[in-house]
Amino acid sequence: MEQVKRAPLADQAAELILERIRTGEWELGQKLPGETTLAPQLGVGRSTVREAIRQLAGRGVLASRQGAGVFVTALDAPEEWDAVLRRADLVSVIEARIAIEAEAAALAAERRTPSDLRAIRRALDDRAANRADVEAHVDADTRFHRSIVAAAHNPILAELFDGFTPRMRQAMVDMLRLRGEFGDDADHGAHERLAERIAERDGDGAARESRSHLGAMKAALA
Amino acid sequence: MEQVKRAPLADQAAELILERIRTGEWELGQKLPGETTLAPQLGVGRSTVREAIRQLAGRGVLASRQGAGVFVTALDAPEEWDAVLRRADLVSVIEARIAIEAEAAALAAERRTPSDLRAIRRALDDRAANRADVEAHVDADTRFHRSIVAAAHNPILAELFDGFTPRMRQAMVDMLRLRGEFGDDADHGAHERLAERIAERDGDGAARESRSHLGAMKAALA
DNA sequence: TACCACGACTCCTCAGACAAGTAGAGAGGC
DNA sequence: GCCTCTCTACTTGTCTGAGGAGTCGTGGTA
Repeated sequence: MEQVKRAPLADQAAELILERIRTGEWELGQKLPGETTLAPQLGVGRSTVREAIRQLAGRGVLASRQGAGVFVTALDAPEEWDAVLRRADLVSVIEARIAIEAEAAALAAERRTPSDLRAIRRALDDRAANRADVEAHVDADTRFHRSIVAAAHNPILAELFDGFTPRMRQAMVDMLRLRGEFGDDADHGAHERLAERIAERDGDGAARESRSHLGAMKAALA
Repeated sequence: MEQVKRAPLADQAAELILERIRTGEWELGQKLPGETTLAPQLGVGRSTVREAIRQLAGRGVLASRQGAGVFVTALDAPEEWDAVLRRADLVSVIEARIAIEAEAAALAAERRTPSDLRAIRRALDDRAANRADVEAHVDADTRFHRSIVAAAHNPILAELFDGFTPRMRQAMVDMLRLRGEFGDDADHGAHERLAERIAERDGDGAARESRSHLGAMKAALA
């Protein structure tokens, strides 16, 4: 699955600069070489270097002062969780989501309160009612899955799920638009069974349902 | 005395764009107008708009795809992940770790390379050799589990595991000091079995071993 | 010594041109 | 009718050249 390294030059340049900061070539507070000397060094144009610098400035690593130069303001921002998600390919994200959600389903089966169960069933009905519009359906689907994660009463799992949501949303919309087959009875049946297992307090069954449903999605998106 | 023009145009443009995102003019996942139409709107040149976009891209708010457009990827900086971890109670962290690690074990069984397997076995031996000192044992144990997650070849899962590590370490040290029973043969046998399942490419078995081992730890810590 | 004008250097901004990639419309084949 | 393929319009990516604006060290002057 050899991904071709098709990253914009500006991104590559930013990475190179960051690398040289990490190795200590330019220390904290120090001035970088001027754009006009840095550009040929990296083998790119001046504007490309500028965009790379802007990018790092947005992350708080660099700061530029007109007339003075560009300075290092931080050795490296702690790898932002958000950036990791964006860079990772979709399959990795789905695998992580499967891990989180299957565990959450099992915990939800143990811990769900009557109020949780009502919320899950309400979300399920809402999901069934939104079959027409693709985006509305994806959002309703997300709310259903979210209600299950919420029933697990584990803030870490909930936070992780919310972190995945934005990255997943667009991918799901694209996929459903492409296939045209969404909201069918088989799909909805799987969700009904998942809700059933949780209602029955069948943790293993809930995890199994969740895993198989998301596994199918992984296959469709890969 | 005029402290007005102090900020570069690109910074001002970035601020304006962020403003319009916050007000909901461009929703999450949506495409921004093209650079060529955005530039006159903001009253700046195209290069300046590009630098503003780069800046926001560095902060994770925007992402641009050549040929397609610029898209909103986040409404603003998300909540600090570390803070969530610190605030959450230990049981929640372990549950999340179980989710991550069981999935990683199953994937590792599928994807492990011979080199991965060597690393896992080396970590296992190292773990066996460090039974005397509590802290050394915990660290060696962590390295073993980390080698399995690495063999799953999923950057998201790896990043999550690393995120849990610091929070787990102290808790495990405390627990082992209290109980005094660590590094015994039964415990080590469980780890050997886990490595075996991965070597045999038995994904379900590996997930089961991982889950039961970590489940025991959860019971001990709770 | 204290002050200041100057110049070299730096980043900032713009404009134009072309390359590279994407996505949708439309033609063609089944 | 449906599928596929091609072609076109549009978008971002990159480079170059030009001039504007701010900073800082230097050297001359009082």
